[in-house]
Amino acid sequence: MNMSEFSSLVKISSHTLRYYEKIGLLKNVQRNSSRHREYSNKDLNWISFVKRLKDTGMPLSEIKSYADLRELGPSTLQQRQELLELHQRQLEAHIKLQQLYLLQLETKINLYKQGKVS
Amino acid sequence: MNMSEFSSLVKISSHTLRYYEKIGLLKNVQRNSSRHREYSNKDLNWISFVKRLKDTGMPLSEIKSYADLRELGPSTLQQRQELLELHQRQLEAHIKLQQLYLLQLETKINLYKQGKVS
DNA sequence: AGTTGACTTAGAGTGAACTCTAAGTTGTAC
DNA sequence: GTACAACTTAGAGTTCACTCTAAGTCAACT
Repeated sequence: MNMSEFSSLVKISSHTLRYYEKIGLLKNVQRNSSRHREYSNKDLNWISFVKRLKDTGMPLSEIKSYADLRELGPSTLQQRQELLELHQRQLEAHIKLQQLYLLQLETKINLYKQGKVS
Repeated sequence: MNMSEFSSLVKISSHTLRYYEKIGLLKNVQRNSSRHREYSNKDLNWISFVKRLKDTGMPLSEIKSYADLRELGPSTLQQRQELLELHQRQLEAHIKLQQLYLLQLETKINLYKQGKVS
């Protein structure tokens, strides 16, 4: 599929997609006869995964590390797994903290509801 | 308490504390005889609250809005409550989404554990 | 043949939130 | 009285993740 189709499918602007390619998050995108990008389903799956990593707070530099390991092939499987497991633990911690903050926010809002704030 | 004591207590650098004051997040900080800042317990409570809002993803510009409403006194109580309730709903949505992403990450990690990724 | 519109590139610009620098002041220790 | 550390200011610089611009290419339509 072409740029605009892919862009609206993954909900990432064409500018950003080119940027991701430039920094090495997205590799070996095929080109058609007029040098335009031709995205595959593999690109779709990969960029969806990248997007979820990003949306769970992983910096692009770390996603890049994962992408680089992935390109090196099966010898990096363990490193990739460890990277994801570390991220998993960080995400669990993040969620727990956010849940605590939510409770504290609810407490604060209750003070407002009881007219105990000025 | 002075800058360095307050800074280490709230775990925000002195640079950032001055920056927060400059953009209006922290108002009316007292000064001692040599024009140095003298932070109070009220400042401590306020900045802790600000920090939690920030750590739950509220942009500084919105925290500033809350701070401005707060300075206007009791007439803004309802607006402040609404602002916090909106933030509460956003935080709930954020947590739910992160929990979904965590499940998807766990699924991915399981593929690694089962040797189903290359 | 000419216009349109989607693409291409390199590189410049943006906004958020800091983070640091330079130059100066003040209170305490030797 | 002078060295020192901790503060002060205005303003410059940094990082991250985009976001946009300018100039050009290419295929399809009128």
